[in-house]
Amino acid sequence: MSITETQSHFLENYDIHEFDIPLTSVDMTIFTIEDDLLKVLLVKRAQFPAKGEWALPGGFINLKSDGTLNDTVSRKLKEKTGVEISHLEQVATYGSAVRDPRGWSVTIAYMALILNENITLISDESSEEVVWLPIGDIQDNYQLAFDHNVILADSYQRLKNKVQYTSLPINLLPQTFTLSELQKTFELILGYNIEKKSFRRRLLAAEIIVETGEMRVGSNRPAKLYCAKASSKEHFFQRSIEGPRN
Amino acid sequence: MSITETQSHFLENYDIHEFDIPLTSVDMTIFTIEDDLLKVLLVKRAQFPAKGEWALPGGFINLKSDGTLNDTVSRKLKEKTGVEISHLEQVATYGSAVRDPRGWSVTIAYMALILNENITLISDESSEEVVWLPIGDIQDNYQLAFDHNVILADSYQRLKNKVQYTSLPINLLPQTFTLSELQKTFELILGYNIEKKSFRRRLLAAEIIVETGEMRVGSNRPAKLYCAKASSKEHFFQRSIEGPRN
DNA sequence: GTAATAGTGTCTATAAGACACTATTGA
DNA sequence: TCAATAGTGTCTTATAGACACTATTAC
Repeated sequence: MSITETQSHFLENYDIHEFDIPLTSVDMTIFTIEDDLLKVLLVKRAQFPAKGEWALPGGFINLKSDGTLNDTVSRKLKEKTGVEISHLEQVATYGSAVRDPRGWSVTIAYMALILNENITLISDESSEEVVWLPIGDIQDNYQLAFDHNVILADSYQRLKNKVQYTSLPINLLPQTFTLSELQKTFELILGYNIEKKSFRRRLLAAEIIVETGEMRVGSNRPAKLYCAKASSKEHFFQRSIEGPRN
Repeated sequence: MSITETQSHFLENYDIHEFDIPLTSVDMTIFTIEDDLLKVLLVKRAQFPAKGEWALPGGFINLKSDGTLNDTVSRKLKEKTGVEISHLEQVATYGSAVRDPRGWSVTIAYMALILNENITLISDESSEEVVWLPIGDIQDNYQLAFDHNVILADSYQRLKNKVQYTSLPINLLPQTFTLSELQKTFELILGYNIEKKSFRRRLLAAEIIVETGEMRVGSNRPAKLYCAKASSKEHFFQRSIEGPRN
């Protein structure tokens, strides 16, 4: 009997239900900008456990239809927001005997950035309400289900860190935007103001955005419109934004 | 009936085995320095699946004895190396229907740094051999089990990235070390040489190491010995090492 | 004109790389 | 003295922050 035949035999007799394995799910921190505020999508849970509590959206892997973890997350994102996401990345995985009352559980946490435009939030049987809330409000006033306050804090920290050395905030803006709008987005996430000249020099030197030739006309001097090069939604700068000196 | 009583009722009737959930494991890329080479610990699998193939060490969560994922990883590390690790961090989580022949599986990958001193590698019923192999050798010549070549590559990339802006390599050296030894360790990981003056300026300015007062005597001019401040095994520098200019 | 926002010129500050130099040991 | 490694002095380069300045629009 060859090794391969023996392995086939092993697999035929293998039953996952004989083993103690943890519950495994995914959770998402979905960020967007609305009314000049960084907001996060929360759902009010319609099912046990933690029924009636606010939580990050998430759910279980569908072993039949999901080929990979990314499929699971994309499916969940679409169920709640109905739109494609601009940016998605894994943040961390949390596992312990006590984080879920059902028993040992593991959750893989993702962070997503989406453009808030023409989005209709979708409730379903798992969530009786779906809302965008400002990140500051949540951190100050909301007790989320499970360990979701920790997951949210870690995801926000990841976002803030990456905004210092990448071009990620481009994913929160529409196809075309002005440099002032982009700077404002960076500032909203970082929580402090950036020097205008430094910001423009940095973005233009990186050659990750191109002028469209159009202008945004407002009540004042019109501003050049730019769009991001396809490859530049996550450009890594060589140096970080340092913030104001004292 | 209150919400809480209803939730208790829900939990009493909850049976995890009714649901399709993935196999969930942890895998580790354990780095050390030996003979001026960056090496990784590999095991030859003694059990199906992938029996007889080289793989990263790992295993399943023990739902009874492990309180958290970190407990699982610490336990596994100790099983193989018998020593405490200097640095441990999560790298990423991999999940798909096809990565393990037993079915849908998720693995949480960790990267560890350990000091190679007085370590006796330990084989057990799950691994017939346990060895340190140079990272370059593995990447060039070894077909690892499952998706472990990818996990290894991602972990090594994470290590290289962090070495550019943190003090992580301190974790690969003994209690006391010279600046030249530390620089050599940085260089082995990065794969290129660092300018000596820049390196020393950077490390000393950060105030993360202190002179012990002792000297390392060799065949040449003796070198000052330093030890790391307790809090400085993972110092984040403001700027990255940039590498040679052209 | 003024207010408001877009956009620039140019200085300083910080920390990295380059590279030649000096220092201290063993043999 | 020489080879080898430890350690320094100092110049250049790159890019960030500061801040005052000019430019263009609506009113």
